Amino acid sequence: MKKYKNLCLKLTPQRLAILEYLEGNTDHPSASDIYNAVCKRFPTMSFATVYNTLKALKGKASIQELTIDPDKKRFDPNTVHHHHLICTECRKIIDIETEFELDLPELQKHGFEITGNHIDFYGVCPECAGLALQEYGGQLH
Amino acid sequence: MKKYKNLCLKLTPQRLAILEYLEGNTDHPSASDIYNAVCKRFPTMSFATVYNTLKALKGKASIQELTIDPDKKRFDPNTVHHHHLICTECRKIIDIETEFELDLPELQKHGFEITGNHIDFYGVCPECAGLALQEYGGQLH
DNA sequence: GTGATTGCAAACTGTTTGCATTTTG
DNA sequence: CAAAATGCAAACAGTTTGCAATCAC
Repeated sequence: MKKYKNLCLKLTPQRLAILEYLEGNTDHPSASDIYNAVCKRFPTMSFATVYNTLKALKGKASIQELTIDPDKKRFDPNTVHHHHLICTECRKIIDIETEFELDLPELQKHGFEITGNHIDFYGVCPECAGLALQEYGGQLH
Repeated sequence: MKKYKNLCLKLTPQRLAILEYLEGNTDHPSASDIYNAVCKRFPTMSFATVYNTLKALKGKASIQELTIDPDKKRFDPNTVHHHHLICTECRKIIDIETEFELDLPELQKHGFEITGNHIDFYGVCPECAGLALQEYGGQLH
């Protein structure tokens, strides 16, 4: 499989497994999500390798490190500009590819050279809203 | 000072010191920033007390926990809805109180009940841009 | 006086690093 | 075959917790 040749990274089996796990993945996995998934095929896999690979991929701008979860870093293989919709109950993260007009008034730029922006939308996902209803329903009896 | 009575928290001297440090603070300090600042007056201060107080204040919705710094939580005593401008070099964070029209198309809501949003603007602050220039200038000699 | 807070130490999570061994290109 | 990756363990930063002594109300 020559698919990942253009990354200019040494392609070890472990890295391939990580790359395949990330390919098209919209779960925004954490390092341990990745570790757990790839461990199934490589029981000797170590966190050092996961973090090492993630750092290498970040260096090639082929993944993004997300600062969205208060407890741990999450990683996103979707590198086109997009925003996120986050469930405040279960921390599920969904990609939003809609573009928004976000021009900061000159006065508000505080002399910064603006290079980008990112919107987090917050809400409660249908599953969590459903669960809340069920629990509430249960208490009514 | 009765200023903090309405918080309905037991007001120990340590808590008062933390509250005074946070009052009007726009630095978005981390727990250790707070610890270091309050330690000057209370050398016996412990992280347990800092975190305990922060948790209590968060419970009273009188501070916000920011998920903006990849390395640690930061805290914001500004509880009115606002956005942030972040220097990607030095991680300085500046409040942006401009309001933006951010209506997510129904199709993009994925069944979520949307409760809020937050924009992070990224850029390079004047100080960091200046430093980069200096360094570059230096190399030209 | 009672229930909450303090402060210390120990535990815990996520992440990073050093290093001998192995592997890729 | 050289330069880089692996995997283990140890180290590390930020955060949380258990608990006896203390303090606010």
